[in-house]
Amino acid sequence: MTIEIPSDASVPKVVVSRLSLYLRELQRLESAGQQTISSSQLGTLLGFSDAQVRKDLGCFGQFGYPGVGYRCDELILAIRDILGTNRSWPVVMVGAGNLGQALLGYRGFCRQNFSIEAVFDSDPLKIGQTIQGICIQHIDKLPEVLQAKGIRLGMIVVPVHQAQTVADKLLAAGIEGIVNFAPITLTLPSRVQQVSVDLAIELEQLSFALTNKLAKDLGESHS
Amino acid sequence: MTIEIPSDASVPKVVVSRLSLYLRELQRLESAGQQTISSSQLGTLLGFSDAQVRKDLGCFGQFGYPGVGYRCDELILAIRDILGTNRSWPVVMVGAGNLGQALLGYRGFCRQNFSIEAVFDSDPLKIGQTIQGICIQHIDKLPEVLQAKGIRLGMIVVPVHQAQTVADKLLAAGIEGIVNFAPITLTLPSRVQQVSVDLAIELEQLSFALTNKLAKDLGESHS
DNA sequence: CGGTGTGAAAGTTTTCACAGCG
DNA sequence: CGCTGTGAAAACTTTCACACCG
Repeated sequence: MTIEIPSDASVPKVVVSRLSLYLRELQRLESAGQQTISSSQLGTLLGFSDAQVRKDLGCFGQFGYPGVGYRCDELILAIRDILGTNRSWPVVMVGAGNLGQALLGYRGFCRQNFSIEAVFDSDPLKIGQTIQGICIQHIDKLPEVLQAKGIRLGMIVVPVHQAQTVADKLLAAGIEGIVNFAPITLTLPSRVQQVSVDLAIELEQLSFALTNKLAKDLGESHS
Repeated sequence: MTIEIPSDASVPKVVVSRLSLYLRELQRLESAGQQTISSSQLGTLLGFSDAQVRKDLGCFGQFGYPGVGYRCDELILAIRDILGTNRSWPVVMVGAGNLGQALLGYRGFCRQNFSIEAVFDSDPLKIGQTIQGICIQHIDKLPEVLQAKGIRLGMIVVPVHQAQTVADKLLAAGIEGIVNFAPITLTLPSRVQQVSVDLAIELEQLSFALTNKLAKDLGESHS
């Protein structure tokens, strides 16, 4: 059960995103007491084919037992190793408005070893306030805090007109990955990873589907 | 400049998601005063090729002027028509915790004609409270409110262990599309569209990239 | 000239189907 | 037998390259 990460960029992004879904489901199954699972069971739960599950895992090594399936505990550890979440990741958040404060309070992503270790804002009224045990600092302190705490990941939770400016500051401070909640595509060098969350875009995907009646009522399934 | 929506399911999901990005960028450009744009300009801003932009739009008709490009105002209207956001979409939200309240306050998705028209919770202490001008109702009222207000879209913002139960109730009330903020893949009939937002999964995509050093510092670009 | 629209080619991802294993 | 791992085939998506247009 060795994990091989291909050194070339041969793993499609979409495989990595499914890996996250496999992990989430496996953790649920394991805490429900399930010990092993087959590729077809896991695929059915998530709306994928059995072959897809096996091919995806096959990118990184051999984890299964013929005739049995996969051991949940082993596979969880293996996927966490692949995703890099067996170590902990301190994260910085910029923007302490409504949404930022809610995300601070929402401890759901701690389950995967991410924790918000510093919060910044540019509003003088907010600086010095403590929320969820974390003191809001002025954004000019970004470089030294990132350095001191070894933080490589950041979240942008500021209004859209400030987002690119904040991104530039994170960049200058040496950030390596950004989750952007502002509705704008950031211009960043390709060495900095970017993922984006935009509720309007999610809703648009739904309104397109409903408007154009793509749904084909075929009974139980997933998207 | 007629819009043709293929009646078969011939438009890939990924095309629709890029359409949303085109729209977002076009709206930004237009409000900055830009009148026309070429496929290569738009592509460069978002990290796509010019051919991809043209092919994507080509799924729905002909919108450009050879030698000129696209007129921002026309293309915005056309894409909104395709996505279905020239009409307004009332949305229901289930779960009035931290995150739910923050989303209620965050008016960013109003820009695309979505508005939260009703909020439900199961906590007796919350029912009857008014937040952002909307009164929180008991979840048992779901069917009648959906019916009365013609609501087809819902957002699930409850803790993970309640999410599937809530999804079942939305389903029973006749919902057609769900944005799910809980970290679980919902089991739903395929006629109901589902999109999912999970911060831990977004962060995992970044930690994978950093762990496996996929970035290849090639100067300005996008993901 | 600068740009669109679009078939055809190239590249990528998914599915199939089956050998092999415990 | 039940299930994995994996080449080969099929399906799908992106890129290329060029006719055509104003």
